[in-house]
Amino acid sequence: MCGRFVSTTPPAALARHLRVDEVRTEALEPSWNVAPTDPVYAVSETTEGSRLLGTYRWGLVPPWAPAPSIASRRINARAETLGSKFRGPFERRRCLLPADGFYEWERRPDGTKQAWLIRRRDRAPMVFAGLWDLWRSAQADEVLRTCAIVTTRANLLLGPIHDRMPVMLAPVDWELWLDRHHTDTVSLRRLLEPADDRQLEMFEVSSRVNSVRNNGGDLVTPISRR
DNA sequence: CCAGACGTTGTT
DNA sequence: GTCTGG
DNA sequence: CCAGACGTTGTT
DNA sequence: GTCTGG
Repeated sequence: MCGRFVSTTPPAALARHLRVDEVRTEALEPSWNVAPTDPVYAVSETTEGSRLLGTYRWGLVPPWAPAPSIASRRINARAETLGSKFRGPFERRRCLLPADGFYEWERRPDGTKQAWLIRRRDRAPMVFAGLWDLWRSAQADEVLRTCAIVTTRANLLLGPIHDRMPVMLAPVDWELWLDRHHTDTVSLRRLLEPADDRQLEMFEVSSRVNSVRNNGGDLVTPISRR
């Protein structure tokens, strides 16, 4: 799964990396501990085909939700069940979420848990497959643009610590994933495979990342096993 | 994902 | 145990 | 027809 | 809103 990640790359650099046409967001504070309900960068396409970088709130709140409190339970969307869950967003509102790394927690046999950071060996941003939607309050005085990260089974690197991981899309697949006119879920589903583990590295980090109140570059410092 | 709350009335 | 907030 | 869910992970 | 279960 993916319930916490790193976002420190500024929007201009993300726009370049993701070949965005227009930046429609202010810079967010760099964060080494992005948590559900936080604002995050995501790239989506307009119906006219322009690729935009914007700010979304993490945790997909569907239009029918009475309140946005549902967000914290919809931070991920399983690739395997996208046909029935998140169907609307899967067919028409897909996005890309850049991240400089993400955390997974390993459950050890003794009941303790260990936080790990996973990032690209080349330190470039990784690009998660995402879904988004719009929510309006009953009085329509509040509008939320929210998103979820698509997950799949773990690859060989993550397998020993966890059985799920976010879907990372290669540049060659970005266009199809973003294409709002492409609603053929069969071909979209083919993109939702575990990433090649050779491009990734993974190491243990401090349990300080456990609390969303902690932040800073020290959260991604490797620690050694005792 | 993890952390932290989880309850109401009335009185200060 | 389960839900909410971050 | 109406009621109730609508989500994932992990643990048992 | 829309789907599933009863």
